[in-house]
Amino acid sequence: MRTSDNGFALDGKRARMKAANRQAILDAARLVFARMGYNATNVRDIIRETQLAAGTFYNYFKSKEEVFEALASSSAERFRPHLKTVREESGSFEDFIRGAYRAYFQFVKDENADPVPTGVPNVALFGVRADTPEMQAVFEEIRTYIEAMLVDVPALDIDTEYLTAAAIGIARDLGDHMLQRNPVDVDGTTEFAANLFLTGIMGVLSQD
Amino acid sequence: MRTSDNGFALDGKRARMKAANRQAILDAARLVFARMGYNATNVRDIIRETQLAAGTFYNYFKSKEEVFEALASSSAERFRPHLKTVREESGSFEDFIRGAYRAYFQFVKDENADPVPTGVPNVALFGVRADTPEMQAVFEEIRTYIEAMLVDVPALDIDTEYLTAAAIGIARDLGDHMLQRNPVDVDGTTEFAANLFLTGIMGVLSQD
DNA sequence: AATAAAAGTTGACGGGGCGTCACTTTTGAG
DNA sequence: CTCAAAAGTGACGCCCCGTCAACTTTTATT
Repeated sequence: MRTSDNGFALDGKRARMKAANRQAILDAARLVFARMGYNATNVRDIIRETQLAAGTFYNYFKSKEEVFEALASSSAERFRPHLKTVREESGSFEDFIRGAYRAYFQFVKDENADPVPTGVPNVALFGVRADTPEMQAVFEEIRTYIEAMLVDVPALDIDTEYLTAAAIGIARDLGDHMLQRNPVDVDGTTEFAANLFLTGIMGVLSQD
Repeated sequence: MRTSDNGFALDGKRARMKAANRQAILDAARLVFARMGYNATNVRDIIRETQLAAGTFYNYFKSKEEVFEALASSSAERFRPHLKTVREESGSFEDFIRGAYRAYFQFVKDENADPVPTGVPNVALFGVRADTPEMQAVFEEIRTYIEAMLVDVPALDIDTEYLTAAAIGIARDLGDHMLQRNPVDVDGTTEFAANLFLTGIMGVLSQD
């Protein structure tokens, strides 16, 4: 039997079923959350959407909250590569900010477009905001990128935590409002956010 | 017995007790939400903190969600007068934005400083964001103020919904981060937010 | 002051979701 | 083929929910 370095099975039927069951629960949760709202959903509603028994749910997650966090973390994890690409392909700070906003708004649009199409979990906003370690990691990553790119600028003591928080605050609320419109305009929203932030940054750079 | 024009008692013991009980439940909820977190709290936890019986809770609220919304609405309602004052005392658009941010950050600081001191309910952030009609009213009010103040500016077709959303997004996330710091710096956060937004607005004014 | 209607409070109760666990089934190593 | 370990199952006991019939307090009337 093939095993990894630390001895765990990688490809037995056991392992395949485990992954499939976990994914089935995540898909079911995403569907049911979308259908009846996060608060109204209970664990039985989720498991009923799968072929599994009630008890089996607890072999994979402790509660519906933990499923939600898994979905949120998954969202964050899937967003990070986009952010990385943007950074690598950015020739300037302006490029980076514009690209990051575009990536975010496009991501939000994609995640909210479909009712479970690909088996890929989604989260964004059912009115609930998660604050998982993965989410914090995204925050720190953006902050690090911003700090690295501002090395060139002779900004004495710019508050990069606040700057990152503001960038994300703009993204969050504009993202919410973007989704309320028809059609959903990723380009327009990106331009708005990037112009506001990039111009605005001049105002905080010149602070004593 | 003294009655109002439409015949309802205004000052009997009945009416006084009703108001007091409602307030007792709100205070208890605020305390318990703060102590054990919104999600972990249940209706019995709240009512146990008062002198009332379980059934009485339901004479006042349908659920803990409704109590939370009442707290959130109350927050929004108590914030509006501050906003109104800021507007009336503002000589310019810049004054208004700066004043509004200061009012908001001061409000957030005050609301989060104390564990139920004055009997005045509080909400802000237990990680949960409410979106009540009162919250939307605040959004619309800010948008109206911004529109009114931008009449002077020859801005062709500025998107005031997005502009308001961005202003609020900045306030929300900076407010969260402000509270994490010690000491909580209302002035510094106000300067940061106002400078960012007021400078940034130039960037979106010049859009085609 | 007596009385009755109205308003409000109470806690016990039925219903249902929660998480567990003893039992069964499936898997895979020898 | 044999057997131990892993995973699945669903019935069970527990706790929370929202209701309601009985009870207490307030108010209005005479």
